[in-house]
Amino acid sequence: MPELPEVETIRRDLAKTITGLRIESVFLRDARVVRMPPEEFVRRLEGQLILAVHRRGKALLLELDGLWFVIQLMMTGQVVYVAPGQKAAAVKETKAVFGLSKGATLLYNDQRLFGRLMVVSRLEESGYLKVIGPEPLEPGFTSEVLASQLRGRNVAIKTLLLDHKVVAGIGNIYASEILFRAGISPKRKAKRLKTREITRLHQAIKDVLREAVRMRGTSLRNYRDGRGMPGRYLRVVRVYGRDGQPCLECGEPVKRFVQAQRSTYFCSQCQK
DNA sequence: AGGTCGACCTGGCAGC
DNA sequence: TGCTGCCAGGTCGACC
Repeated sequence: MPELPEVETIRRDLAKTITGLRIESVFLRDARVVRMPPEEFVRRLEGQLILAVHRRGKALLLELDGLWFVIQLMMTGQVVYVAPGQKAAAVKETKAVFGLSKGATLLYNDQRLFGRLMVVSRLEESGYLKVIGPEPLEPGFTSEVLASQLRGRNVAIKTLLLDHKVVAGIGNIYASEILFRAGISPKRKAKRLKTREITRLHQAIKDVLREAVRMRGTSLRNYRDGRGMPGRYLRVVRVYGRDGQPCLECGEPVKRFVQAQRSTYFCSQCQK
C-alpha cells in the first residue's frame, strides 16, 4: 500500500474536500473489497455525515456520527475525490463509488483487491487497529520507545521495521530508505543494535517520513493522492529500486536482496 | 511467544 | 502474437 506518507497525503487532501459532506449513495462494483456483509456496509454508510478525516498507521479513518469508515489501501488502493460538475472518471479498477452531497463523488480504485473497507462503531473492531504500534511522527514516539520495541527481538531490523505492531506506517520503500539514512545494515538483528544506533534509527525514521510527506509520497506505479496525482519522493530515493546504480554517498553499486519475501535495497559500504 | 511462509489478487514487463 | 516467470507501497493465519 501506500505507506504512512502516502496515506497522510491522501488524508490531508480529503480533509479539505470531503469534511462536512454527507454520503448519499454507495455503489459496490466489486464487494470483495468490503470486509463485512456488503448490505450492512452500505446501510451503515448511507446518510452519514463525514465529520473528519484521520489516519492511523496506513489506515484512513473517516469519522462519522458514532461510526468509523476504515479504509486500508494495501498495495494498490486509491481514494480519488471528484469535484461537483467534474466527470467521474471511473476506471476498470474502480470497485466502489460513493455519491456525496453537493454533487461530489468519491471513487475507491483497487487493481489487486487487497484493500479493505469496513464500517465499525469502535476502532478496535479492526484487527489492524487493535494491535497497531506507536505512531512514528507523534511526540510519544521516542528513542526509548523504539528501543523497548527492539529489545530481545531476534529478527533482522528491516523485517522488524515492516511490522506494524512495532512501529506504525513504515512499508517496504521507507524501511530501506530509513536504514540507509541511519547507516545500519538491513541484515542486523534488532536485538544487537547499540543504543547510539537506535538513536540514529529513530531520527532517520522521523526524517525520512517527514521528508516523504513534504514530497507528497512515492509513486512507483499505482499510488495516487486524493486528487489523482502522483507523489514526488521517487526523485529523491537513495536506495529503493536503485540496485546496480552507484550509491549517492560512496559510489559503490546499490545491492538488492530478498528478505522476508520482500526486496531490500542497501549499500554495503555505507550501512554496517 | 516469536519467527517463517504461503495465500490473497491483478497486471506490467522482460525474455524467448 | 503468444507464452512463462518475475515483480509490485500489505496483512493475516497457519505452522513450527
